Amino acid sequence: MATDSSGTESKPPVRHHDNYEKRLSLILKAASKIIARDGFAGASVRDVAAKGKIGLSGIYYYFESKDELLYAIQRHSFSTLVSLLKERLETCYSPEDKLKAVIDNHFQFFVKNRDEFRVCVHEMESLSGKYYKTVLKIRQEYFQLVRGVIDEVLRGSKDETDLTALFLFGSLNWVYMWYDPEKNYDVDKLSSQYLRVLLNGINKSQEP
Amino acid sequence: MATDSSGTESKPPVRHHDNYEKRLSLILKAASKIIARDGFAGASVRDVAAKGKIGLSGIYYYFESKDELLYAIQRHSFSTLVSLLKERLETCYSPEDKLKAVIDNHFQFFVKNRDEFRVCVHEMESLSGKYYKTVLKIRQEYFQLVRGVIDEVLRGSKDETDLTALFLFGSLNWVYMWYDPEKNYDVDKLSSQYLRVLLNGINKSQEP
DNA sequence: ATATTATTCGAACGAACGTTCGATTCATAG
DNA sequence: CTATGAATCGAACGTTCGTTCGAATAATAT
Repeated sequence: MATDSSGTESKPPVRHHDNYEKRLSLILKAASKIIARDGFAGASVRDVAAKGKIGLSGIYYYFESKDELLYAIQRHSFSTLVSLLKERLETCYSPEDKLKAVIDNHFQFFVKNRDEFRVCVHEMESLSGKYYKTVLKIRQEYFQLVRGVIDEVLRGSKDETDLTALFLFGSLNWVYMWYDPEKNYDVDKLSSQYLRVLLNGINKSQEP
Repeated sequence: MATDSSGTESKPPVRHHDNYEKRLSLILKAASKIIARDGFAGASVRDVAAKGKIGLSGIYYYFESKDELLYAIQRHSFSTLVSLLKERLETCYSPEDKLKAVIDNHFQFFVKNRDEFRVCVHEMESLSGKYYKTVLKIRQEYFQLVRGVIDEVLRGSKDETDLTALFLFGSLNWVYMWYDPEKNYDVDKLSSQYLRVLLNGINKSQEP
């Protein structure tokens, strides 16, 4: 009953030219830059087009709306983030190693994809309807993944898992507000420090 | 040489009617609600006017531009936050008490002024020029205040002060993304948990 | 009651927005 | 080379935006 992929109906097959995918990701990169700078509502499709070296109407050959542009950025970024984390977690054994993997992964994705990261964190609620739901699912998968790791680390006091997870996410996502690649530490040192602060707290040397 | 306040020139004194200030803060409240919901760029002055029970052009009797509207919200909120914290800190003696005051103060301001808090955190970079600089100064005063407290708590390892401060701010500011007054803990419990996570870390029970 | 001026409003402005469409250019298949 | 359709473009559409302005209203002082 469902429309078959190679069926009697509807779908005219599309043979793209060779540079199609490169153009597409070029537009996505441009859109990330503009939206990261001006916010989604403040960003104009015209600016994205200019930055992407394409005409205004050319954008609409690749995307059907401004919303789909944001959707594509968030969907792709979050999917990548989840995939990378899953990969890393497979080679970890102790809960602490897993937590380090989570922090490392998050930080490294941020450093390598600053604009996309910002668009994902800062424009979480700029989508609606179908687009929003789809991205939300991936985000929740990521959250549950991290939640599971924290659960393992905490063992005993599981009632603190949620708060700790939100605590961690907050501090991790806030990074785009202050991180300066020129001045700041290298990523490894940064994520190590983060892990230690989270694991040991800030007053290791406490009076009895 | 400077234009005197009660001088020979320029300023026609303005005698406001009785409800002037009430209207003004009513508009500010409405603007906070709309901007918190739609973002600054996405919010329209028309929506603010409707929510504030005033005509569109009426807004411009109280504020000279949309930017000044955002400026007024942020300036007032941050100033309040700083004042409240200064008051609280005066009655604290131990560094840990001060840190608790910081967290308490931040949380309670958030709960009592959700829209304003969100506008302050989420629209930090939506201002520019003079407006931006003025708000930045207050923000920095707040940051230095908190930094000082963390410095006292950390004593020994002062090189971690900055990172810890940013860590704390991140987790504190992220709260507006998940806090639900219907479901969530009361504020005191929440801030106590936050303080403990930050002070003791999450693996109090650590194997030697 | 009258004069004054603070306050509100309706209507309009030009600019910028997202999107559409027909024509045009370009790459590829035959 | 020619034909086909993918890719690009310029121009325009209708809407919504922030802001302005002169007229109308409401509150206060004398």
